[in-house]
Amino acid sequence: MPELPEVEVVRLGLEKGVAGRTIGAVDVHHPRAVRRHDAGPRDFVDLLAGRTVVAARRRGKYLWLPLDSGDALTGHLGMSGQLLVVPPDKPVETHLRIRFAFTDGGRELRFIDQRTFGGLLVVAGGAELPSTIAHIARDPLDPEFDDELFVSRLRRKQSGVKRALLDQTLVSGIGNIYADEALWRAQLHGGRATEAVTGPKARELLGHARDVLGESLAQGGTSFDALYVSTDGVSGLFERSLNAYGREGEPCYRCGTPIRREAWMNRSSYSCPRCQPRPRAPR
DNA sequence: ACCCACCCCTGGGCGC
DNA sequence: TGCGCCCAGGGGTGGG
Repeated sequence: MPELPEVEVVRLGLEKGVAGRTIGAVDVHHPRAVRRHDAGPRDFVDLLAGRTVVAARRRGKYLWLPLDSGDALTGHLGMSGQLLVVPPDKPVETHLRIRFAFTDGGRELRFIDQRTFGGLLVVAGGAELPSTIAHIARDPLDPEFDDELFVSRLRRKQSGVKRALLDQTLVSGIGNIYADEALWRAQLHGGRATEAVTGPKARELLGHARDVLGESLAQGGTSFDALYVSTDGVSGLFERSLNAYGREGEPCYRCGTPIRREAWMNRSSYSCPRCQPRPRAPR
């Protein structure tokens, strides 16, 4: 899925829907969904049954549920993962990968993932911050995010600005949509060299990224289709507020020039040809 | 120590 | 209808 706003919506749903509850039976329907759990599906299940979920936390696009054992049920939604909290008798979804029942017999947790890029694992002693995601930077909405550290690290990089925004070890939570949106607001082409971005411009860009993430979160995130939904299956409404992403050929809201789409790293970038001129040597 | 190309998947939409 | 492409909010890995 999902970038920060969409993942945060899921975290809020997990906090409301599973925190404080004790896990019962766990069924792994597809081994690929737990491929990051090195000890295998059996071990994964054994570490969870009978454990109580203490909270729901997030770092960037990663989620984890600290358990009363001190371990953490950790996961990433990949491109198409969903975590739904649903009545146990709800018919099974086509791409159901893992199913978690709870001892209270109430709603169960289901991990559904069409493309199987996502996955879950149990990290030993990971309640505070799972070791597997210790390399992920804080996100711009995190009160402990260090703006000046971001600015200096960005400017020390030898790369393109959009690549830097997508580097989860520099700043987390930003993906293809919100990178393009932040760049549009900053009137910067994503191929601009990081080392040529001035301090003030880097701060401005960070501010725009923070704004767009926050505004999207307030709208429940961006949902082009039913793949990106909350734990209750509800879609977000931020698509209507996008200025660049997915708007190829439509007029720029600032200057009226048709938004362009460029092939970029086996994906797409959307920008305004006039407000965001391409540098001589894009990166 | 960095940066980047490649790989992992399924399904929907399109042109032929 | 069907086939083959292209496309899609992800990250990890390994080579240069």
